[in-house]
Amino acid sequence: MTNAKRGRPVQYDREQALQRASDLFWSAGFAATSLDDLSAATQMTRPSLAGAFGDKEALYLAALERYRDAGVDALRETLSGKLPLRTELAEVLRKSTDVYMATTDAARGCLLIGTASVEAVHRPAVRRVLQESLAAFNTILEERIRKAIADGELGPEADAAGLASVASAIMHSLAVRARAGEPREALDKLSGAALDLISGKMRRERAE
Amino acid sequence: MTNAKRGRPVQYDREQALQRASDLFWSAGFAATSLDDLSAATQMTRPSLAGAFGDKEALYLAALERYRDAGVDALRETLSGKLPLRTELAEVLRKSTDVYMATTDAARGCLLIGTASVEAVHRPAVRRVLQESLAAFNTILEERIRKAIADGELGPEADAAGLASVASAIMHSLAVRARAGEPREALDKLSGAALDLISGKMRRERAE
DNA sequence: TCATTTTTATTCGAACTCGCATAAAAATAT
DNA sequence: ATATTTTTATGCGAGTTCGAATAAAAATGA
Repeated sequence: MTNAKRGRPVQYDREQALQRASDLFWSAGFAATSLDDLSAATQMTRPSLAGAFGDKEALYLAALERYRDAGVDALRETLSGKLPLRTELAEVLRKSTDVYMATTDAARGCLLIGTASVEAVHRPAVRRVLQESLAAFNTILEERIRKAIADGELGPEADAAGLASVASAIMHSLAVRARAGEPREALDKLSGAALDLISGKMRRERAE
Repeated sequence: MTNAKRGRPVQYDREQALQRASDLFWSAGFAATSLDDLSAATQMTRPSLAGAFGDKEALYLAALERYRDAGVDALRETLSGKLPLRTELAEVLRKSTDVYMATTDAARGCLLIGTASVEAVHRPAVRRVLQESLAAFNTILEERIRKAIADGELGPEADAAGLASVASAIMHSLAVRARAGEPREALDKLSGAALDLISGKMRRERAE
């Protein structure tokens, strides 16, 4: 048994191709992105794309999952628990907004919320990934809030699940508004108001 | 000068056609809805569609504006100011969720947030309608909250613009989550948590 | 060297999309 | 009645889209 693979070796970098495909999907959405567009951007021929990822929907799903995993990692890192809850939440919203408005031209918001939502109705696989992704983000927020309650940052009567769902909602709204073209100041204003509201529940914290 | 129009009279009902076109756009989105689909649903031939509405994007924009106008009317009516703020806000969220989950099969969420967001990046006209629509809803919420401050339902230090943007955010999130397939209970839980949070700012109200 | 395996390159074909052009239909004006 | 006007109906044609089929290229194994 030899270690080396038989046959012609692949010329593409799967991760890089996924990154470039994601960029196209992110700005134009699934339906408006053609396989020719994807082929050109990834510099892979269509048969290579099919061999590597399957059909267009499978490639899209792979892009969504990769994006979600990166987001989950980033969120976990920011909500490490080393800093006060309000500080860490403010950082989450700030970093999210940075991502949503990262492009020089029209802002793209969130890949999941901005492009998977449309497809979710008629594509159960997309709907599943979208729902699971929203749940994953929400769970991380909820765990952090639970820790804040345990640490006494929030009163024991605080509703961790409820607060987490509101915090998630702010992120969803940031994603939508960014894609709608709202200016950075408007998004920051929303973040600030939400933090004030949530930290109104907090004990004597003077953070941020 | 006679009153009657020359030529063959139109056989279609413009409003009804717009309603049916909206239904298609609402579930499949702009890009995945073909002119043939629209022609079949409206029972208008493609030349008639073009004559009545212009090209596909113009028809889509007309559908968006009609949807927005209906939403603005409904929101204004619910936020009439006759009932306590919390009660009226609860009604807004409940009615919105009803609309977002109205279908028997997969929920469609909000036509604007669920389908216009994707197109907004590459279609400035869609982006403009989306942004103006979000602003219109937000303004109505803000005016109602301002009235609550004037009435003493909220303290004079309350941030009307901030609270309105948070309330808007809840609606955005309801729209996204509905389309992601979340169950009604989850949406109601978010609404309840948001109302609790906002009404934490309220003076001695025991509404809803 | 030659066969085998796997990827890459090119091409095809069937279906669809959309705007436009042309013909038919239905009303009013003279 | 006949002409004029406007809408509706049908169909054409150029361009896309996407999957699959086939041929060429690049590696290993014998």
